[in-house]
Amino acid sequence: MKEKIEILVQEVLGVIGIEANDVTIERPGDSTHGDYSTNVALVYGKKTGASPRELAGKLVEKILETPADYIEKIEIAGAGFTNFFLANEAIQSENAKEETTHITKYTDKKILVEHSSPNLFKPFHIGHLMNNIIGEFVTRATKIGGGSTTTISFPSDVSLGIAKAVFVLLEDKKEGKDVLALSDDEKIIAFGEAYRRGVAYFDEHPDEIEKAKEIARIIYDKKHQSETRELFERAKEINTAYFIKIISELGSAIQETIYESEAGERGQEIVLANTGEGKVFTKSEGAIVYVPDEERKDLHTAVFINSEGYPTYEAKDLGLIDLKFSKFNPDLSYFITDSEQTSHFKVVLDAGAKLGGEWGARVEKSVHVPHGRMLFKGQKMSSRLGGVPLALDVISVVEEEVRERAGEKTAHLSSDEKKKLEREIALSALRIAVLRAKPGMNINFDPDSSLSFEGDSGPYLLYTHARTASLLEKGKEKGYEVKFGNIPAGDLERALLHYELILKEATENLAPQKLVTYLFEVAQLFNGFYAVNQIITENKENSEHYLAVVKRVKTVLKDGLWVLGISAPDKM
RNA sequence: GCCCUCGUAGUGAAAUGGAUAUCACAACGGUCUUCGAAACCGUUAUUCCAGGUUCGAAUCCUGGCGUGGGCACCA
Repeated sequence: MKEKIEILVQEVLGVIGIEANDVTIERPGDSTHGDYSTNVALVYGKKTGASPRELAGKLVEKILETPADYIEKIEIAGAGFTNFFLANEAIQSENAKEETTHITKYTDKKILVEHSSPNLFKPFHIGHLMNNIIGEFVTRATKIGGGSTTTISFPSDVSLGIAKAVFVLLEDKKEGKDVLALSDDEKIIAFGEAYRRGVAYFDEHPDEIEKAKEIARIIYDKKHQSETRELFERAKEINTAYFIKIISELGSAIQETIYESEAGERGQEIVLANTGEGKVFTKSEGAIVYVPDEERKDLHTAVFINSEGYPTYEAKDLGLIDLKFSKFNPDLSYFITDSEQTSHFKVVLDAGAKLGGEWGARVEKSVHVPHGRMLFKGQKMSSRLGGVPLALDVISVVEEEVRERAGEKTAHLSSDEKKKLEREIALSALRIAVLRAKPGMNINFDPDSSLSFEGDSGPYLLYTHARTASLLEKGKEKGYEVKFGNIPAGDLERALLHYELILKEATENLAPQKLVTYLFEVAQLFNGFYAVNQIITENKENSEHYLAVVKRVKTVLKDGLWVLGISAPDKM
């Protein structure tokens, strides 16, 4: 519909003698300004010397010479806006469409999304949760846009930090405390503790650092065989299994893995092959560094290979890009990380672009999606690991809140059903709290306040969806069909009309907040409508028409929530 | 010190350079013997400061103040 009007305006402007290659049709902020609006008269009025309202007048006159059946009326308003009001039938036929998508950016493209990358010796914490929420959105946005999307994670399996953790675990074993003898949950905590203790130990005993370096050499060496190597391998296995379990509990999935150890090797090769006089990388103080161009004030010099000959994070990310493109050859490669890494990636990509060959295109196709921090304010939160709340602990605190608010409403459910529902509602609260804000912003999540459960919240959308499901069920029982009748469209139908366009904007620009805001609007309009109108009555025609509107509301909510990573149950 | 980010009611957020800045929470006042009150209706309240560009600025530019982050061998 938007395209139709766009073409119409463009053609008519051509007849008037204005070559308009930039016609924007938008949804007005206020429904009294019509269903679609254009500002072409303001934009081109000045260029042609006519006043905007005068030009708008001419435009409307010309359009009305050959009236289109889908337009009810056209008005000129404000400084010279041209507002289009759709005919009732046109609104209904848009809302009756089963499936339409206007998304073109991802169609038939191979897409790689890297998110939820764990450090295999640290438990999945609140930062990973944040990362997963954004990553899952990017994954689904590209999928619904027709992309062939592969998810990938980049676990950190080797580093001096991990070697320090292994050192501590070996020392524990000497004292008779075997980490492998603990229960699964305790193991995860113990690994995290060991990481922290290891770092602390060598901060206090810097003279013993050779011990950690020796272990580092062992864990880098895949062929080595020893007690140390064995412990490391077991820990890697256990942590990997834990990671997969958590990801699936979040309703997410990771298909592919590239380990940091692989990327490190590859990165090192690339850097070494491009080091020297007149090349991309240069030697400095025993290390190999990249120095950006003078005028790039936003970039900094970075070490790629340290003076001990090991690849740093920078080289590993360069190697990772190489592995991603050589293995998957994506058309678009997204990677989601905390926004603290923004300047790091700018440097890595800038260096990559200078490597020549395919690298220019690879850098073009690589998109860093940064996210902010989640600040969890709950009073009930206890952190088990040096101040950082664990993902599962955060979720269970939110589930507890859901349970309290549900009260007797879920009493009839079996305990398994109840658990599943509580998880779904809790995750909807968390996901909406994150995705309602622009990516990159920090999020304050407080399960003690109503912000995440009432009004603009995940549970509000789930409740509204369940309400529509219940109505459709009632309609079915009554033997009513679902079809639009001869009843004029109100604000709700006029809002529903725009779903596909909002979805396009939200997915192509990776702007989940646009979709969230829109879903709230639809839910509010529907709930307001519901409060003053009886949907199912003895009047068959009216009921069937209303049910058609309800069905469209349900579809929009269900589909929209899916893109956000949220499953909407029919009952709650 | 340099670079990046953000600054919108008491609080949390929204707004491709567009029309009267939107939504929620909190506060106050209403609505359940009828389709789900995790809901609905009403009241109060908002663009950090100073310049500039523009027909039009929360949005763009310059300067200032403030937040968060980064700045050589951690990831």
